[in-house]
Amino acid sequence: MTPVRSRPTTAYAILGLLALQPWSTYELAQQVQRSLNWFWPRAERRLYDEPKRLVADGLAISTPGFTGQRRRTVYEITAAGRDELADWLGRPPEPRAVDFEGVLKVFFADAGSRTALLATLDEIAADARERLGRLDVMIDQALTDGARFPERVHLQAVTLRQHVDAELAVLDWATWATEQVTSWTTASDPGDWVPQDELARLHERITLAVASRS
Amino acid sequence: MTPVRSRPTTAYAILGLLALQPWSTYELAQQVQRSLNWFWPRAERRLYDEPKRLVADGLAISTPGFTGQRRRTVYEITAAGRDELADWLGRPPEPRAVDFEGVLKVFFADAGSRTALLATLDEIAADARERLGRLDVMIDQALTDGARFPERVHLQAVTLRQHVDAELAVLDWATWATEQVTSWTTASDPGDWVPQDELARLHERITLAVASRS
DNA sequence: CTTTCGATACTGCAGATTGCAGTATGTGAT
DNA sequence: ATCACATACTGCAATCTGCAGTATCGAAAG
Repeated sequence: MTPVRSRPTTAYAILGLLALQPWSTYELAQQVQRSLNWFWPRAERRLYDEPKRLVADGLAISTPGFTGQRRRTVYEITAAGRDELADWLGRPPEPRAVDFEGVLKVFFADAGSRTALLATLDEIAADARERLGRLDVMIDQALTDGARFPERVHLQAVTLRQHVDAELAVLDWATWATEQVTSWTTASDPGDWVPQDELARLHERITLAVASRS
Repeated sequence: MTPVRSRPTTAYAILGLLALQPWSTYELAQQVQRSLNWFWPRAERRLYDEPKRLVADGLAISTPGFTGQRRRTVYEITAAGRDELADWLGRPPEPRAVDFEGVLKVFFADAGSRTALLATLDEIAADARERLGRLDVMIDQALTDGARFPERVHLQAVTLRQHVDAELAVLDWATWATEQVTSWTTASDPGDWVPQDELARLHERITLAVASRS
C-alpha cells in the first residue's frame, strides 16, 4: 500500500480542482484567485510549483502543448490522485486560522489616536462591503447560466453562505464598534461606556448558543 | 526623518505587547498564544527572532538577566518603538485572510463520501464550540479581578466581541449545513434540495445589509 | 501596417514563516 | 531522589510570499 505521505493542504486544493477538469497552470491560478481565495488564499507562485510535485508523485499527469510558439502545460488528475483526494477528505481538517490585521490594530488602539481607531474600523467595514459586492457577483453567476459547473451548484451554495455569513459578521461588528467608539473620549478612555455590560452579554450569547446547538 | 521601513505585521504585534509592559520572550510567546492567536496566529519560533530585530533597529532594548544559571532576556519598548507603533496604527490594515481547511473540504466534498462531508461539518462545529468555551473563560477573567490590564478592558471587550461573532457565525453555519446535507442523497447529489433558493436568499441578505449599513 | 496594451505562461530569488526536534535549567510534587 | 512540567531558547528543512524578470499571443488604436 502507498504510505500516506502528508502533503501541504495546497496540494489537495489543486488536486480538488484537477478532479473537476484538466487545467493549465495559468487557468488553475485564475480559478484559485476566483474561488479558493476566500478560504485558502495562496500566492500565484505556489501554484506553479505544486502541480509539478503532484506529477512527480503520480497524482497528476502533465501534457505539454503549444499556443503558437508559446509552451503551455495542462495537468490532469490520475486515479491515484483521486484516491489521495478522497482520503484527505476523510481526515479531520486543520482548525481555522484568521489573519486579521484590522482587529490587531483595534486591540492595540490605545497606543494611537481615536481618529486612527475610527479610520481602522472604517477600512475594515469598507473591505467587508467590497467583498460582499464580489460575493454578490459570484452568486449571480451561479444563479444564471454563468455557472461553470452546474452539477456543483449545491456545494457552491453551501460554501458561499459561509463567506456571506463571515463578511456580514465582520460588517455588523465594525458598524457596532464604530458606534461604541464614537462615544469614547479617547482610544484609551471609553468615558461612560461600560465594557463589563458588553462582556456579560457575550457570556450570555455563548451560553445560549452552545446549549441550543450541541 | 526616519524612513518608514515597512516591517512584517508580526513586528508591530510584538511592539504592541511591549507597549503594555516589558516581557521576556517566553512570556511574550505565552501572551501571543493566549490573546493574539485569535486574529494573528504565529508560531512560537517567530517570537524568538523578531524581538532581536526590533532591538537592532532601536525600537526595543533587551536586558539580559538570569534565573539561577538560566539566561533570560527581557525586552522593553523605546520611544522610537512607540512612534513606529503609533505610525502603523494610522496606516490602513491588510485585508483579512482566512485559512479554513474545513470549508475547502466542504467545497470539494463531491470527490468523497457524504459520510466524510458530515464528519467534516461536525469537526468544524466541534472546533467552534471548543473556541467559544475558551472565549467564555477569557470573558470571565476580564469580568472578574483576573484582568491583567484593567485599563484596557474596553478594547478587550470590543475585540472579544469580534471573536465571539466570528465563532458563532461558523457554528451556526455548520449547524445549518449539517441539516441541509442530511437531506442530500450523496455529496454530489443534493436530491430535492434547491441550491438556487438559498443563493437567492443570500443575494437578498447582501442587498439588505449593504443598503442599511453604508 | 505598426505600435501598444493586456492576457497568457511561466522562472528565479530573497526573505518570511512554520513545525519540529533538540538542548538545558528551574521548581514543585511524590 | 526522581519525575514531570515550566522556562528559555537554537538549528534546520520545508513551505510560502512577493516581486521582478522573460517571452509570446491577440486585439485594438493610430
